[in-house]
Amino acid sequence: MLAETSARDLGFPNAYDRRQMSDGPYIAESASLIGDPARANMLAALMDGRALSATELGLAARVAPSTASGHLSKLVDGRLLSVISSGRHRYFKLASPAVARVLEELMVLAGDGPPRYRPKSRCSEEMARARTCYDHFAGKLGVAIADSLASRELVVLGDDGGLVTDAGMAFLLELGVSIEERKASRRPLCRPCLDWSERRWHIGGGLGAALTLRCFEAGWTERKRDSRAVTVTHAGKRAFEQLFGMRL
Amino acid sequence: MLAETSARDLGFPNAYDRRQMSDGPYIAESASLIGDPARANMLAALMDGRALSATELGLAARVAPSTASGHLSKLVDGRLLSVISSGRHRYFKLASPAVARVLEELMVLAGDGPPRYRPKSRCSEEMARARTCYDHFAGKLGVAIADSLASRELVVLGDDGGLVTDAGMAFLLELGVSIEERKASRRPLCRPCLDWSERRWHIGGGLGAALTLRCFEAGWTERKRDSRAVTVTHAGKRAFEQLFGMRL
DNA sequence: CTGACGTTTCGGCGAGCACCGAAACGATCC
DNA sequence: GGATCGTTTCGGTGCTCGCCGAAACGTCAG
Repeated sequence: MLAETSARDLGFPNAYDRRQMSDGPYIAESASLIGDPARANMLAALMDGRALSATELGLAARVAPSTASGHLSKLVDGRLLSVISSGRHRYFKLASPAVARVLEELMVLAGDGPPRYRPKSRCSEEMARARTCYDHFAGKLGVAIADSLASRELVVLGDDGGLVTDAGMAFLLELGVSIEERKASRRPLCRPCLDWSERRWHIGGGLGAALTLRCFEAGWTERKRDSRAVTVTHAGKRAFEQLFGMRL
Repeated sequence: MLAETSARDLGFPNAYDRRQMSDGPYIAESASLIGDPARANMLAALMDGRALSATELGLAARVAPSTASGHLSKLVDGRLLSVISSGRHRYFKLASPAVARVLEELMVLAGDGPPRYRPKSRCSEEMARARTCYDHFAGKLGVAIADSLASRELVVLGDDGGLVTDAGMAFLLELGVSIEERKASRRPLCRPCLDWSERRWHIGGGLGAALTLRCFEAGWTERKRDSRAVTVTHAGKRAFEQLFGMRL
């Protein structure tokens, strides 16, 4: 059945040629931007959702400032980054949550396949314990929060995506997490996000972002300098034990 | 606050350098594989989950057989494709649903941003009407099925992920969709999948796959030759009208 | 065995691109 | 105004990698 295809169309345009006009080149454009190691390092450094300057991103990628500038121009042109100018600085951030999703999925892919060579522990101990994933918690902390909320049926994660129950809404309201305006947004409220260190789901989407924002505002968590890693403060430990019944 | 960073670490390893040891190079490896137009065309051609031979993929990418062979070796090495040998043919398919997810997310990214130049209609009329997305329905058909199931609360999609209700389970059982064994799998049962043509959610995950498989088995839908496009048969039109209350 | 076909390997060609340093530009601070 | 700093542009260098055609390998058919 396959011989027929090749015999019929030998050297002539066929159905597969038409597909060339399809998606391939478009995804290649974005993918090749991510595909350069220097640019990938920059993007990875921006995965926490913050905006960084060109110099900082150059250091992250270990390239000269001029090289970094060139890469950043391409990433902005390719709509993977957006830029805001402030004085003599220019701050770059991921253009959209969709970009973060692609990167996160790529990390899952990179983490796949067991026997592959992988130098030392790719992720540091503290990164595995608690970090931000674009704009929500990941690592053991993120998974623990997700487990806690799920076990009390404040959210339902099941095997399949996530939902916030009515009780969950009440809980969040009481916690001071503003979730109402997020429901209007097109962004999924409670997207499950596969954790590359824990290999389990944690809570992303608008809910994950709001909850995480609240934890920083309340002083329960703090960002480690120049890293996606997160530390839980003393107040945070108390709060998390009371709210989520977890010990850290 | 930033000047401090650069002054302190001028020319020396700093926190950002350490991040180089992090995820960047790993995601770059996969991304650069996808980033070549020829390889991207091959991957796009495999998005329907079928396995194709090296020659077919060469035609899809418009490259010589020898070139195609080289690309395919790299994709297999990079764990994006898996290969099964059969006689003098070798058939290639996507290595995992995770690969399909990355590609799908990249398509969403490529579809982002409005004013960008885009020749003609990127997707043909028939592709927009009904197609497969790796292993489940997408396009108007996929969205219509999702809407129907949601409106009758057989699944709950909300803004946020998806869940199958008890009534939904009963419905699927009656339909002859074998869903039980899929619950055991680690694959999400009802992952919402953003549709790049409709810009709305349709149903992916194990449920989407099982439902789609059932439709093909029942003869309600048929694959267009050499394409991801799908046609609905006469029997299918009747069935879909009865089951989902839709007219096509 | 012999010929046909799908696939892979090899050698060579050419283009694209990442990299850097030097210099220019613009904003800020003294 | 002048010095400093963050950022960008420009020119030049080197390497990688995609591409093809020719030839080799293995399988299948007669």
